[in-house]
Amino acid sequence: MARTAGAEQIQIESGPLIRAIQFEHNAHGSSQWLLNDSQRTKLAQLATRVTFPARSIAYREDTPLEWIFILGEGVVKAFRELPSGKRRVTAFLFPGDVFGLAENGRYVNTVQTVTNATLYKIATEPLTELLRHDPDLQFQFLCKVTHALRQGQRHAIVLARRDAAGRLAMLLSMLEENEVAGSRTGWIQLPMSRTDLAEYLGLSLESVSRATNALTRRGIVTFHGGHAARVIDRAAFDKLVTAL
Amino acid sequence: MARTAGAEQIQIESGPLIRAIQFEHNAHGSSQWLLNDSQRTKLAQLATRVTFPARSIAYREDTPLEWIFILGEGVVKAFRELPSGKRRVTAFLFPGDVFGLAENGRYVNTVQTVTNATLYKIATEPLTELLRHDPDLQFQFLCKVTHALRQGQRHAIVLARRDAAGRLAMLLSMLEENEVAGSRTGWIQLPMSRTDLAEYLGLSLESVSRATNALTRRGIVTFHGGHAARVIDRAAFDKLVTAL
DNA sequence: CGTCATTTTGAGGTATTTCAACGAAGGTGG
DNA sequence: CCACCTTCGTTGAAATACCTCAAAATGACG
Repeated sequence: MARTAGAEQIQIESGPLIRAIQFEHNAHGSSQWLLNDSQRTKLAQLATRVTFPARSIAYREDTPLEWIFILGEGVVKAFRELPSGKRRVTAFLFPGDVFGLAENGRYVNTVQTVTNATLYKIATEPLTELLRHDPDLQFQFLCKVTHALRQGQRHAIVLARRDAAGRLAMLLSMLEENEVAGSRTGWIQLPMSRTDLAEYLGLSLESVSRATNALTRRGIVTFHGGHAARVIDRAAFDKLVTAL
Repeated sequence: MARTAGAEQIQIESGPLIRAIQFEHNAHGSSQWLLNDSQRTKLAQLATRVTFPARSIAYREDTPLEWIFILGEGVVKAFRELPSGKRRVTAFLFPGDVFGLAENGRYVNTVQTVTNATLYKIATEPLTELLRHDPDLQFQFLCKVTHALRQGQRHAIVLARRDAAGRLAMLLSMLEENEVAGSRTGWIQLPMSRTDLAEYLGLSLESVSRATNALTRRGIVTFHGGHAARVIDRAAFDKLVTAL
């Protein structure tokens, strides 16, 4: 993939953005995209913009902390390898998400791109240094991580459900919320594979298949090409999502 | 309960502490108790120390953000009320844990004390103000929330397990790690009720009962009085915990 | 157009849930 | 001090939903 001048021009962004929600109440709508120009510039100066093809590993769990990442474009997944060899996807990450915040100098999850992705990587040292000198910027990170914590809790609620169709519906609902930022096509993009879904939902691959089937059969959702879904019966969908 | 001078003297602490783990590698052992004296003092100046009897509600989900809390002593649980009326415990919180970080000005969980508890409450405004002026202190919060995020991910892994005994064993293992700070009695304290355990593990109350039974019958763990447990067969226990 | 990977479908096994009833524990009032 | 009541925890049996194993079908890609 040769990098053409034209391709560069398409790049409207001038640096990393972070997406989250503030602690305190913001005026209606409350732009969920954090970072002002100054902060973006400072981050951009530290960051290296890298592009990965789908299925690339950004880093592996238990390896030494090196970079902290901000996702620019594309979708990635964070997962853990279990002793049995099975995988548990702990989160799907979207543009504006931060990852690579390690613990005791080691990454906790493995992160792999789901689609082609561009991400900003920043060496740990300079970033923590910057955060210590720019409290407002750091506060954006604090909001971001807190938001990620909420997402994790929602994930836990999904996993505690007993019915596969309900779990899938909740995931679709969460993905749909992400969509809102973009064009309102009514379609929910599903860039990840069925296996990825299964590992996120804590189901077997077959159960995911049967769940999509059930949703289709009941006329609630349609799937197209395996990587897009659309809610047909909104009432039934919402009922299923909140039926827990 | 009259407050005697003697009782006050028992209070060794001079203010709130936070417990977490740093991003980067620390020298061995790395005291997981954050905050230096200066930071504690500043927090203490903003904080109000309050004591609650067991089963008190600190705040309810969806109510307006008011205080942010740091747990001093005791155990509390955070949970969400589901449409069906069921509850999902999202976390058990221990001394040094922070809670009340809301989203868009509203609390996300309900928090209720499990035991008698003393906690430090800090008005949101002054705290965020302090954080914006003390980046190092804020960094401790950032580490703390990140650590909470990891806990949440472990919780998700627990929930994705299929066997009740294994889930319970993982929870016991996590509680045991918390214990280490205190006296090495070999006992794992279980201040929460069976119902609390069930709501955390995503199991029915009956299944928790059967799971404790299974662990006892298999000679892996013994339970005493319902609020304490001890690992008898460490090898089998570890095997069960990591058998996923 | 053939090959490999992914997804779907089928049938039986297993673990948890649910419903119901019993037992234990703690607190209250007579 | 004891009876009563309410909450919590335990035990049993049937039903449900997912998992596993196996094989066919679909789709992607060179």
